[in-house]
Amino acid sequence: MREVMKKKDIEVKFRVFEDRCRQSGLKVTPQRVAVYKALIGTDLHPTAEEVHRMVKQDIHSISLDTVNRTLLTLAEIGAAFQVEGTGQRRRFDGDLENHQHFRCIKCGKIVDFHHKPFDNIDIPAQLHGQFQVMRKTVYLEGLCQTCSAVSSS
Amino acid sequence: MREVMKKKDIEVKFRVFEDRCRQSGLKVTPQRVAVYKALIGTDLHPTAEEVHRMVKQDIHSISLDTVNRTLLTLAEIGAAFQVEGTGQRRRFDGDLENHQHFRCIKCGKIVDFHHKPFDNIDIPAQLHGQFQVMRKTVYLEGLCQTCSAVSSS
DNA sequence: TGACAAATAAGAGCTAATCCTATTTAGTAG
DNA sequence: CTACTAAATAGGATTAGCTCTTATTTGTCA
Repeated sequence: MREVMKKKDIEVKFRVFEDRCRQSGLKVTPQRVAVYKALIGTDLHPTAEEVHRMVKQDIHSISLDTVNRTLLTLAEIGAAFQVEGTGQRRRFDGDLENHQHFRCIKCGKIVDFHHKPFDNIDIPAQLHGQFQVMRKTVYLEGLCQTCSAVSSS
Repeated sequence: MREVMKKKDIEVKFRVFEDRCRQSGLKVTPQRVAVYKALIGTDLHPTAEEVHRMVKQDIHSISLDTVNRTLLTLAEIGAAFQVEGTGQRRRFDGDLENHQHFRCIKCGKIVDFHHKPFDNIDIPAQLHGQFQVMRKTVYLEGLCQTCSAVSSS
């Protein structure tokens, strides 16, 4: 559904990002910018290693540790999200728009899906005092078509 | 809301579990049973290591690997769930009843909450062919009270 | 009761993530 | 433009959670 972002859009988002960094007292380093741009330029829920591979094309010397640290930082300032799921390997998502996830409990695959009614669910009033909610996701688990076929045979 | 399960309830669930194992062609070993009972007897989303510690009281020689393997198996046959979340450490949940999770993006804490309307959300029709949905969770991310206070100071 | 596939224990091995430290750099004030 | 300082980075070492391997044990079913 969502197309991979165009260069121009990335530039626009970048200014917002830059502001957000300075507000949080974070330096706008080339590494940080490169990681951010790489992340919002894909919709594949990349791992740190995958982002590292992408970013290396621009900044040859960037370390995996920096990418990891930066991705966590982005998640902390709300410029990206960790994808909820499996637990083996951390995956990130630069798409801040509403979308939902399905995860297969057998093969671990995570699939995006969109469903308008889910975009507008209301946070229960009881939570208002307790939490500052920045993201709502409907998370479904079960068997994908492939695994479903295998396990019933 | 949910009280930790009483011994009698655990015994009832255990019979269901036993059947489910045999149906899946799995042996009902003491280790498997102990892990299962430990998991449904708590609501703390334990890690494999935590379950291991609990189970060791009954079966002194049980290995961490067995606990890990068993927990994954339980999740595979639908007798338990992996808690969606963080990505560092795998956590499990033996509570198959409807409940939702909030996760703090700063400290990683996962908190259960209950909200009736979320228990009855409908799976979008578009997914019916693609996935066999076994669990629906509304997953909220943001800042908990503690972290919210710290970051605004 | 015997046979066999499945499960287990124990430890080795693997891999993602984190830590450590010397060096570099963005932001800022002069 | 220059100098300063705290923050960020590179690179390698370390850690920790999880998985694999192998020999042994144990449910299950005939």
